[in-house]
Amino acid sequence: MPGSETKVVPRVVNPLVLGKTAGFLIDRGYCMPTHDMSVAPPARPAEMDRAYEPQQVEQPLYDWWERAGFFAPRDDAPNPPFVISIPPPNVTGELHLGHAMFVTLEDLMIRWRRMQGYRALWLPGTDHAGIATQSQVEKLLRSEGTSREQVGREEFLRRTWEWKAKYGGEITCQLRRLGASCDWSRERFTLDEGLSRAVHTAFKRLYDNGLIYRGAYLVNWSPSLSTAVSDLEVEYETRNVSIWYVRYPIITADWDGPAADWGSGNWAAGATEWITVATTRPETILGDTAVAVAPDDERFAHLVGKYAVLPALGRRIPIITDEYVDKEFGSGAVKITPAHDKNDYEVGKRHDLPMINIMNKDATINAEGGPYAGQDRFDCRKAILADLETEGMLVQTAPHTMSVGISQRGGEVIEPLLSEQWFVRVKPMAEMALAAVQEGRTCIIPERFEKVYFHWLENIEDWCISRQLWWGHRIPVWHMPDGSMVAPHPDEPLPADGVQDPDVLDTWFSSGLWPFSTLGWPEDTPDLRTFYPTSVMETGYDILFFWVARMMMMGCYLTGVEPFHTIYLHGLVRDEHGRKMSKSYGNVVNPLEVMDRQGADALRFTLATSGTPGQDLNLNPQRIEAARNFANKIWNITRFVIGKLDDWRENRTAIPAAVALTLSDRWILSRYHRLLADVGRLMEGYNFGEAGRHVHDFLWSEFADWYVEIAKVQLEGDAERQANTRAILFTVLEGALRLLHPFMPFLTEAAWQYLNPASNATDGAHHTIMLAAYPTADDDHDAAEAEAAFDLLRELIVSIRNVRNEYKVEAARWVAATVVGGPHTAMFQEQAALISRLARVDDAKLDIIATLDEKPRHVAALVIGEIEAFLPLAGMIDLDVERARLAKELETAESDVSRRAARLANANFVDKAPEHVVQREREALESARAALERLRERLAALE
RNA sequence: GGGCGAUUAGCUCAGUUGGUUAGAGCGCCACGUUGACAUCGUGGAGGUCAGUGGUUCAAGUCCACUAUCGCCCACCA
Repeated sequence: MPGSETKVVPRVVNPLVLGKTAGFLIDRGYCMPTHDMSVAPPARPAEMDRAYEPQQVEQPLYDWWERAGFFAPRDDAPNPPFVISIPPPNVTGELHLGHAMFVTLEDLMIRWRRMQGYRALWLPGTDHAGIATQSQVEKLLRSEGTSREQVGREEFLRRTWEWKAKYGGEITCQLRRLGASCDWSRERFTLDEGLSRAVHTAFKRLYDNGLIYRGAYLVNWSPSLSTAVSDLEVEYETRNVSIWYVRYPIITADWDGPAADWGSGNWAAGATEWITVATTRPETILGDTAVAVAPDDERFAHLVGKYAVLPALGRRIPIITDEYVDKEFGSGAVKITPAHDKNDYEVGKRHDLPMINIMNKDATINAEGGPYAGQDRFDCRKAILADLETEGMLVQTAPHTMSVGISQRGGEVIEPLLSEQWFVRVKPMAEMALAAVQEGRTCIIPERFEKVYFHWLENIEDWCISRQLWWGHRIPVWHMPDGSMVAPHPDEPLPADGVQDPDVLDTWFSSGLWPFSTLGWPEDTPDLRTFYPTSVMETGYDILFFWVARMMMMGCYLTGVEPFHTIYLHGLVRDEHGRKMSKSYGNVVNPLEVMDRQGADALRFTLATSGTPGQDLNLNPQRIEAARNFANKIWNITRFVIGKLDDWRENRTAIPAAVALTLSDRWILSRYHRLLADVGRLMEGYNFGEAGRHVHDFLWSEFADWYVEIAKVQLEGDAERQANTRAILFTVLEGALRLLHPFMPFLTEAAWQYLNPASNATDGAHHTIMLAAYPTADDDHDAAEAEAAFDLLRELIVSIRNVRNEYKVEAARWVAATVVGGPHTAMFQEQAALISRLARVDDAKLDIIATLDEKPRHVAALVIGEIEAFLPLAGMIDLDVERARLAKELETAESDVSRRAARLANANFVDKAPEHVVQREREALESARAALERLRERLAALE
């Protein structure tokens, strides 16, 4: 690949998916080198809609972002690169929640780092997915009445590429719908030219270094797919099966083998000694080449060295001893089938036993099976059991539980089969991958997965990389007429008289190179120099071994550096009750439908905030609903703020020093900056969910519920007060939108565009929230006293509302109130307008005084620490109700006082607890005592 | 056979290094169209943080054991 430019593979426009996602397809075929700020954002109605309509907003915004090149890393970014390689979805894939999960988290990180000024690159692509894709095309051929064998390899590959061209773009369109800010100009496919070259180069290097070998070994065979698969592609399932005890006759001085035909019932007539073996797979008897017993098992000692006769075939097989045999299990004697069982294979090698393969590629019995040749493995099992019965050799049938290997792809029982395959000797690579994590060059989040990773790599076995498929990277080895093998370098000419190996590589072989092959490796490209090693590998923990560990091994070995510094593993998405989503169960949630209904942001926010790192997530539809409502809430906050800004945006005023601000102003600014600090800390610690929840709670419970309501009052004040309020409304909302942008990209951009109309731009550029700076906290706004005072004010207001509610005062009615503020009197007097408006107290009838000698009677009273308030709810006070209410409060106050007093009476607490904790406890006790005293007075006054 | 995770309100989940009275959403009860929002507002009810023991002035949080559920790894015929 040429050095200075990035090769762009033109995107294929798929006519079948035009419709819903049509607007997301941008077939430009060239790379945007920089962001183009002259591209205008989509047109929008002058007035904001009454409700947030994601369907109207998302597609045009994405289109704009992509067209303007905002997804590409900018060369002039002030901070270093931040790179994520996408976990490439299968080209055959259809968007599911697993995709939605990784897109949410990775896009969140990328957008966040991009806003922080990092040179953020999220490199997308797709995987050719050998088996999955080949199966799709085979299905297609079947429907045409033909097969891959009939059309031949070349035609089959042509058809598969055709299929890929037609459907391969679908999944990337669907990723776009989620808002994925991938740099599509760098999109890759595992079978494209550059990556194929990387695969070839990697193979060649491993081959030359002796890490790839070929040989006949026992492999996991998937009969329906007719290919070998790796150990990882076998899933074990506990099943209740039968275990059969079968006795083999022994050759003795009196008996020299069967005289009658197999099946006659007299086959073993005359035999005097027997040895009984136990098996769960009777058909493998046909491949037995020995019977093994434990070396110290006296029961069988007299048989060792003798020969048993194999049922049906009459083969004489030796009785041997081997440490592998467990005396306690089964009959104590084990039939040894070296070509069809992993343990038996080892025993066979130790004793130099013949290895007889009794099966064809489709798991039917071959000629070695004698009378059973041609039968399917399970038919043969039934047949041979019946015959054993006939011959009186089936001693016992017992129920048994065992774990059965199932083909992850094919779904049928895996058959251990002896066959010629290619392997990678992984130990040397595994050691490098282990060291990278052990030495902290790469860390895994959550940390507990490090143990899993270590355990797997420490016990790793060689990796079977050859597949008997056609769709994939063909093994770059040529078999020569003289029987030798040649593995040419990609630049070398192909051996003229050689024949290329027919097998292809395991899909995970090419995936293992993904973080660097996508950047141009093995060439020394600018992209590789700039963006490798990558930053974070984010993916589900279910592919830790399949993919992550292999990238670590390949990356460390081939590039000499660990391919990423952080591995972030997310959990699996389950249904609302923790069940795995499955089509047969009918509990599958389709992300496309969710987005159609509630918008991409609602889905993203739910996925990001519903759980905790590395933990499985139970997706509750009500949470998506809540997230949708949150989006609408933000939309309407924005609508309100814009409506109140008037011409402030054209003539912006700064937020003045704290002395010129109201208590509420100082409170919200202090809370806002505390939020910025918290979110910053949480994001840096990969606690994205907690960060999102913080923003949510702040925006809804503090900004909307309180400051926005207060702003309505402050905007009735003088010009200066109004300007300050507008400045704060704008600043806090605009900042919170930026804070939330990585979580809810569409909504925040849409709202932000209204807040910052392009017509305002002085530089003629169209700005995007995507490239606005991520907000950071400023200590100057820290106002702990303002927060404390505001809390008191808020508590007073809530208490008044509470009393009003209890006495069923109509919401619209203005009431009278007397507030006895004690040391806080001045503060309450200053906030009288807020108390009046927010608690609906008639300002003409709101008395705020420091002390009150004569306590009123027949009023509702409320007590907050040393503060009291009285509501003379004329004619509504029921003394019994009031007495009960106060008595209940008194009870809690009493327990509060006694608990705190006891704590402070404990010398150990006062001595050992930190000073601020003790101090806080003292203040709380004082306040509780004051409240208790007031409550007693009030109760007394009711007598 | 090893290893890991979970157990907190009716449901689904948070709870950063131990530190006031354990939080949210949904659901529930009562009230409410006051000009941003009924996809909403106001107030409220609801939890011995699975159990037992320990460490500590202080435990949902740390330690040990137990129970239940789930997952991963492992060659038992």
